[in-house]
Amino acid sequence: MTNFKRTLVTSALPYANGPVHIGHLAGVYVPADIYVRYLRLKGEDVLFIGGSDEHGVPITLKARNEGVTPQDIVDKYHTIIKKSFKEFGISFDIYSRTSNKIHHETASGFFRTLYDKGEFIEKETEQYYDQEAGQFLADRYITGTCPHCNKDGAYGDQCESCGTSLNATDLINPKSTISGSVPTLKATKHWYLPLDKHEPFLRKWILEDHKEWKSNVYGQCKSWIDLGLQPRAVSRDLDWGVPIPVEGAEGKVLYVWFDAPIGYISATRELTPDWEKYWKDPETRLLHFIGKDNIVFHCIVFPSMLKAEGSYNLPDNVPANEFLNLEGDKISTSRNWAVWLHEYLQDFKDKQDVLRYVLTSNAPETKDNDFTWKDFQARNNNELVAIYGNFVNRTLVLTHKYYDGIVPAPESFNSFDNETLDAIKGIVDKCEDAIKNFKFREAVKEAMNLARLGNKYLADTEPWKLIKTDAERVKTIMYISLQITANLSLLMEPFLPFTSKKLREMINLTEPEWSLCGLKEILKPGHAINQPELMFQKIEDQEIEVQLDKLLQSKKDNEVSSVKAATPAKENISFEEFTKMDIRTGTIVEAEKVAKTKKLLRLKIDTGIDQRTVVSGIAEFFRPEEIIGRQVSILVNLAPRNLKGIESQGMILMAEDADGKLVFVSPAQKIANGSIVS
RNA sequence: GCCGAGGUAGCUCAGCUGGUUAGAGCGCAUGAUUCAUAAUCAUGAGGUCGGCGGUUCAAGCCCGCCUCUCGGUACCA
Repeated sequence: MTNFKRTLVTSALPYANGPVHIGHLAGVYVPADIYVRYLRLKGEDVLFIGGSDEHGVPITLKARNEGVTPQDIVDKYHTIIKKSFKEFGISFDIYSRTSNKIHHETASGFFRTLYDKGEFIEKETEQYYDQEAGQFLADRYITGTCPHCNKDGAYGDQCESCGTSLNATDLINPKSTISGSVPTLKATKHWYLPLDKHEPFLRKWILEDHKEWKSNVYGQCKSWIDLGLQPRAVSRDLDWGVPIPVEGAEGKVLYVWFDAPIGYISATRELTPDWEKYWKDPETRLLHFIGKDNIVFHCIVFPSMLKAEGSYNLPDNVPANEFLNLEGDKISTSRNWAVWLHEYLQDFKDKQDVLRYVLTSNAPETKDNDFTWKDFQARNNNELVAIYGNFVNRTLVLTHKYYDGIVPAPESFNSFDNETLDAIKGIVDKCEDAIKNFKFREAVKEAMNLARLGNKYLADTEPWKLIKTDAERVKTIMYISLQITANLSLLMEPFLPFTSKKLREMINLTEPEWSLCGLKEILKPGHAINQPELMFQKIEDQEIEVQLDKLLQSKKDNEVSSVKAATPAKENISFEEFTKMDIRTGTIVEAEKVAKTKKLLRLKIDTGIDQRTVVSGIAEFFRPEEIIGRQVSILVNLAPRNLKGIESQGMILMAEDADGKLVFVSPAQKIANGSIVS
């Protein structure tokens, strides 16, 4: 590995359409912060970059829904996010935002450089255009009837009721949500980044030169590369974002995935005139801390952009974490299933380190993990309070009791003393090693072992007994306990910065100096310490109940809203229109899974008229053998369609609830096949 | 279906290029102890290492098949 002189750490830019929750923290910000704090303690040259990602369609939609401007939305959430990060102790050197002028300049310039170098390809496509509003419509701004499930209110990119992804041009009766008018197709030009062109490079750079990357990261990159990379549009028709700096590109902005990572660069420029040293000097190590949803962008797309530009460093590592679940369910912003940082900070005043500790010791480093409040409570009470807090407290209390808060001079060390003192350095080394390898869970556990060492030392030497019989010996014991305490204040600093600060004040140390960490003497004999106070408080059941109730309420709210979410009735149709549909009763006589699909069953239906084949997307809900013999309703005069090489002649009628669960619409009693449903 | 990641003690996880009785923390049980926020310390119980088969003197680790979870991708009339 290259010997780097400095490090640039970026953390994924949170999307400014909502606050930050524990999933973000555990996956990205806490590990990044630990790493950065560690490097700073070592006196290394490091920058820690963060900021809000403020462009993109979801923000414009949210603004529209709330009747405010996109800028209002991002201002609101940027403020909340920035404040909560600061209060939580995520030690960014800068927390910027992509709606800044400097970012627009940077992103725009970056595009222009690639454009001038001929790194893009241009394509003209037909897209929906709203004549009244005079603008092209993003997929999300078009609604219409879903061509799959025939429900109204499907969006141009996805039908919410059947979950299918769509092309806007597939919608039946498309309608602009901006003006309500019927959009027309119009040619529009866009630029694409030809990822396929960079494939040979990526293959070598990742698959051969970066085998040390985490297995989840490496594996996913390989998967993408092997699937074949496609050119990706870098521009889109929208008025919220960074305008494309090319003539004839009015009304077009950079696609948000293109401008967001450039936000790291913009923020660095904003921070220091020396920014190029951090981005372009090969002796700088670039690290991206992200969640697994971002692997492709940071390992494939952004490096391709940087490579195409030519003068930038590529990331040396991308330590991506998996996801954190909450009480067994996926965290979801829309379902309000989350622990929001700004709410945590209110509910648990001055308990930043507790959450930092829990999220670190239970971080989803190798697979998705679960956060539970019960575990949160247990880790606080049984580990922070009982092991760490308790050791420090008993040491300091005894020191005051026996020596009025003055560090005693040791007499002579016996072999157990020496063993204990030697063990400190061993623990520190292990902890450092784990941090360097992004194994923060292991690192914090190692740090706790130092407190365990202290507790054991006290239990084995029993100074409270010896003070009556061998007072001289107690000096040595307390001296050693105090050195362990001082070491803890340093070793814990990257993980529990607030607590370390508190502890340093108690033992009267000023700034943390990592060079002291692991030493056998940090506090000199004669050094005066201050009055101790408790570093951690127990968390009672009641506080946990409050949080669980909060989540329970979210669940209830969701149930209510999903009942409300019944799709409104469609427009009236005439009886004649209805009678065009020929719906019959029929019986399933054969059923089998269509090979190589997840959802499809090939059914043979006795319709009374004939026996025909129907392909139906119900395999996730029904096993073939359990539906044979079942009576169903079937639309028999639907135009046949070829699915996976099988001609499907008709459609089985199913009822579908808000969660996507399917149920047969069958006659209530057995009736002859071919009976007309009307 | 295909690709990727994972399935190891009640819970959360370690286990290097295969090598003696599979480890840690928390929880649990018992004992010791009282300086300390009934905290601590010691000891112990608890595992057919997802399942089946194979390679090997030897497999949690290698190979094949199967199964479950998560993510990506194809598919849903």
